[in-house]
Amino acid sequence: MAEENSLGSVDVSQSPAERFEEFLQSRGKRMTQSKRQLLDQVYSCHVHFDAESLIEQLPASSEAGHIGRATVYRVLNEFVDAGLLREFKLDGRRVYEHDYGYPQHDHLYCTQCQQLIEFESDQLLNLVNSVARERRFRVSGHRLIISGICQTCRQSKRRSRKPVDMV
Amino acid sequence: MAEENSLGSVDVSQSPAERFEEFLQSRGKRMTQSKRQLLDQVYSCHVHFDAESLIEQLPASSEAGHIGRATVYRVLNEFVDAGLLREFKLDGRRVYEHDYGYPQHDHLYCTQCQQLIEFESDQLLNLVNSVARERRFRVSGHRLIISGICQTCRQSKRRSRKPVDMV
DNA sequence: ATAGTTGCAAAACATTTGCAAAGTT
DNA sequence: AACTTTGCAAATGTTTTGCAACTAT
Repeated sequence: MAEENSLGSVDVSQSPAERFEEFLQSRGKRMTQSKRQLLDQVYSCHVHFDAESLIEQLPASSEAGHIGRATVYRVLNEFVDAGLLREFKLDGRRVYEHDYGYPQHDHLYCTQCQQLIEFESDQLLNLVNSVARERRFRVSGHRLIISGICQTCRQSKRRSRKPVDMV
Repeated sequence: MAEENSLGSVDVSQSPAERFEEFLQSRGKRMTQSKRQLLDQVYSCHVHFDAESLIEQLPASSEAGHIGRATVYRVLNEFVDAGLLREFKLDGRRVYEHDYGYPQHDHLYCTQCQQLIEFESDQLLNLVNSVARERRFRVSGHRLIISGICQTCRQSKRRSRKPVDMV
């Protein structure tokens, strides 16, 4: 659950890196090589990922400038706090996706190929707000995951064809 | 994710215990003291709970007929397979609720008092189906959690009054 | 210099598993 | 008797933490 972040005016023209710098400054935290490298990696492509897959993508542990597992977890949390990433649980682990600059959306989850498919629905937002209003509940966020089998997997029924990996 | 269970005709007039017996038989599994005891405990009251809180409610480990932690986990999975309980993740752990005989519903989750508030919405079901239809996705289930602050917590703002426990 | 940051290994959690003993049918 | 179930302890997988060394400001 992303916590509220009060960085003052929300300048949508900022790049994720700029926004992150601003976040760090506002908290007296520091920009480092590790954070820069992880930021690049994370923004290199718009996909869902977990800590482990991010670690795999990094230069091998033997190389110079190696980033430790704990650091990856620590920095990911920082990204979430900064509003750069959105995090949610899927099966056992935490999955991350771009938040900053991306429209709020929900997911279809294929239980066969583990793929997450995004969708946006204003109707859902209205529904969430109206349910909350009825209960006098102050909404900070919501998460809808529709699980089932995606079109690709349905078509390739028992042809054991393995669809695109979630990464 | 509850798996499909093919017990043939769904006789809604069965009690959870009867349904469970039928499930066990259909799978060549056995009814035992532990399972009976856990079934009673679980149906003693309609609340959300996790494995740990269920374990706490059981007779102390020193007493006779003590049920081990592993057994609780094993039997809870069996209840889910039998369609008695529905399971979902919340924060770090698995939370269970009655499924059999209870209408499908979703939740509001108060991040302050950890309370789960149930709500039903046909509109949501329609939305889920229509999104899935568009993507040619076969839905097996969905999970919507709206998080925020419940009415009680909002009212008792900083009076540090601790609302009802989730147990 | 003064904090925040890092990697490592160990700890913390929630859940599962191997196994021999005990219970059910 | 045949096979499932149990409790225990150990293993698992993911994420966190303690700490001394390191680094950005």
